[in-house]
Amino acid sequence: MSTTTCDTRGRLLDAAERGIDATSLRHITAEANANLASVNYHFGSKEELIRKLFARRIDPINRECLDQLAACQARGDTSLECILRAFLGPALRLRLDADHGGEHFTCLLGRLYSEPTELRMVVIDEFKEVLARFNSALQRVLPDLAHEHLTWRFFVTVGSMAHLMSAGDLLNTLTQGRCDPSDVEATLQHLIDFSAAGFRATSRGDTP
Amino acid sequence: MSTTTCDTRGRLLDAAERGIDATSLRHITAEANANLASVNYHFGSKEELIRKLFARRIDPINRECLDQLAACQARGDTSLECILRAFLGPALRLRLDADHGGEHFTCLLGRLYSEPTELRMVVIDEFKEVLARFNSALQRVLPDLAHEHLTWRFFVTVGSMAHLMSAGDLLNTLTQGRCDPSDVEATLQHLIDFSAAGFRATSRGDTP
DNA sequence: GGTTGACTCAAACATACGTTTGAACGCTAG
DNA sequence: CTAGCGTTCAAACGTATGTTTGAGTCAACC
Repeated sequence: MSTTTCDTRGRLLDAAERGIDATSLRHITAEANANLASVNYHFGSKEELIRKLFARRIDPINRECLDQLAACQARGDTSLECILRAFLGPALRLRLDADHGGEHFTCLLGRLYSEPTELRMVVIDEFKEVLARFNSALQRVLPDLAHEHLTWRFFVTVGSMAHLMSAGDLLNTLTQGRCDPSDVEATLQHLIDFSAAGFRATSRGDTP
Repeated sequence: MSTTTCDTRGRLLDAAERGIDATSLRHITAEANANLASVNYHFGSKEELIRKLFARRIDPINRECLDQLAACQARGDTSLECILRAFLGPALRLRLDADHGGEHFTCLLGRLYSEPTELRMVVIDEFKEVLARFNSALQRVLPDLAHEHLTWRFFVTVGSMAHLMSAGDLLNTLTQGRCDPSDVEATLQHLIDFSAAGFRATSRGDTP
């Protein structure tokens, strides 16, 4: 491991993130103006490069989510909407972080998430704790909702968010621009409205 | 194109569908007890094999969706729930078609859906018409909901369904078995409850 | 019986991939 | 000056991929 700063390292991370369909080291290094061997020199392997990539991106998001959740509770706002905003907001904003290729990153995230590689579990593990925290926060706000039902609904909410993050561009093309997910606040509001109502629904399914 | 029947062709399709992480022709042909060259002989290319694979699976699903929608309208049931069931049911059942490796197929579907290959658009095109039909059916049932809002909410619903199809196993592992998506009817009811409430939500966002 | 056509097969082809190697560079400290 | 260290580089290695080739098999048909 190097203790000195090295901008090649950063360029590699940036290029890897931008790697839309080009996850190959040869494409990444070409775009980063770096040598093919530099990835293995700086990261040890391609997989470790991607791990570092995710840590760099997801850790701040997770922190932001938890901070916003704590802020809700600190200011005494225990509404469902506040929790949902804390959960959905940071991730959705990530997608719109165009300066840093946020859209490409969320696509990459979606790809790894649905690919049956070992990296899939890395992605999931990164989110696990946040999911658990929000699950109990939601439980506190919706004490009358059966535990099982709440988990189901949370999973559905995660799904719609994941879909929006990894395939949000589709919404734009399919609706010929009528619906534009690049307006984060509007998108967020749509998601919150929908999910909040979903969480509050009286379940017609099995009554535990 | 061959006019004679050939069971190798079918075996290849079956094996390709089961191909969890093994989408390579060598793995597929090995599992199908077929020769490596047989894919190119019967399908022309690997991509065409996958196209055929999807047609075989998705066409019946689409038909089933549209049939159920027509059945709703025929029997005069114009409830939101009926439409949602028609839309979500067939796809969810597909995942549970364990005899034919449904789960593997939905995983494959999710992978291609989030991968930036040409095949992605093939998958989407397969669904396009169904999406449009259900969009207008929903519009008819929810005449007071602004067009844009409806499209947003439909997209969110599609997202939660896609997530459940391609990553439903996660729900099982993350909840240590408390939530089991292999019970199609219960899953369907959860999704319908949630989405129906979401569609009926009074939007706090921009009022057009 | 010989020919045609659908089908199978082993082998090779051309790329692409992640990784490793060993020599070179540039700098700073002794 | 030189020795060491972090870094870059071109080249190769081994393996995997999709595709093509050409010989081979078998049954049906004239």
